[in-house]
Amino acid sequence: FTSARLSNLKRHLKTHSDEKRYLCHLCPKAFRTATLLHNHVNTHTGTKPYKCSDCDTAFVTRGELSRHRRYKHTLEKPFKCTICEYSSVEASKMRRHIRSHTGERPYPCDLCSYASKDAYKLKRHMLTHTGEKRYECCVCRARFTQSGTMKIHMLQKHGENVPKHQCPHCSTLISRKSDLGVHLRNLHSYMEEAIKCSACEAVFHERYAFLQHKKTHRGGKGFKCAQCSYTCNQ
DNA sequence: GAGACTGTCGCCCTCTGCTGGCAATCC
DNA sequence: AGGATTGCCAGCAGAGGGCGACAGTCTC
Ligand SMILES: [Zn+2]
Ligand SMILES: [Zn+2]
Ligand SMILES: [Zn+2]
Ligand SMILES: [Zn+2]
Ligand SMILES: [Zn+2]
Repeated sequence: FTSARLSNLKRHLKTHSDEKRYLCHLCPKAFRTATLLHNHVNTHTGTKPYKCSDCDTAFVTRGELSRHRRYKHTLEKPFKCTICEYSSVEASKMRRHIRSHTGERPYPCDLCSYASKDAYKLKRHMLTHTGEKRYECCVCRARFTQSGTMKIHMLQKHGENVPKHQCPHCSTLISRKSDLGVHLRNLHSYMEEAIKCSACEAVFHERYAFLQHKKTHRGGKGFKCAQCSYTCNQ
C-alpha cells in the first residue's frame, strides 16, 4: 500500500492492527467499521433495502442497485472502445476487452506454455492439468470438463426431437453447428488449385461438385477399359 | 464517528466456435 | 476386404455479463 499523504497511511495501518472491533452477533465474524458490520448483518437477515423498480431483485447498497440497473435495464455503458463498437458498464471490462485487440496475455501457466488474457481463462485452463471433470450428466453419469460441453451432450444425447442443421448447399443434415462449419469448409469452399476428374477432363474448384460429378461415371452406363482405369460414356 | 459515493478487484457464469480422435459408412 | 471419408463427440480456448465485496474519499 502506498499513499501520497501520511494521514492516509496512518489510517491504513489501522486496518492491519486494531481491526475488527465490530462483532456480528449472529456469527463469529468481525469487522472494521460499523457500516461493514451493518452490511454483513443484512446478509444474515436478507435485508436488502435497495429494490429494483423494474425487476424483483434487491441490493444491500445503492451502488450495487445502480450498477444492476445499468446492466439489466438502462443499458447505459459509459466505457467505449476506441477501436471497435464495444462498450461496457465497468472499466475493468473495458480493460479486459482491450486485451482482445492487443493480444496481451498477462496470466501465464506455470505448467505449460499457455498464457491467458484474463484470470478466469487461466483458472479454467488449470483444470486441464489436474484432469478434473467437475460436471456430471445426471442421466448417464458421464463427466465433463466444462459446463457448456455437458450442456451440448445433454441436448444431443438425451434431448428429444432436436432440430439438426441443414447445409444450405446440399442435403446433408448435421447435429452440431460447428460441425456444419467443418462441412462447409471441407466440401463447399472454393479451392485455389482445381481437382481434375480421373475419368474425364472435367475440373472442379469445389469438393462437393467434384464428388457429385464422379457419381455420374458410375451406374454401369460407362465403358471401362479392362487394362487400366480409363472409362468413357460413349 | 456514521453514512453515501466511487473506483477497483475478483469470482463465477454463459455463449461461442474450433480441434483432433473415433467409429460408421462408402466405394 | 480395406482404405478413404466424414459426421459425432468431448476437450478446450475466446469473449463477455453480472454481482459481491471492499478501500478510499467526501459530506454531514
Ligand atoms: Zn432490475
Ligand atoms: Zn474494441
Ligand atoms: Zn498449462
Ligand atoms: Zn448423459
Ligand atoms: Zn453440404
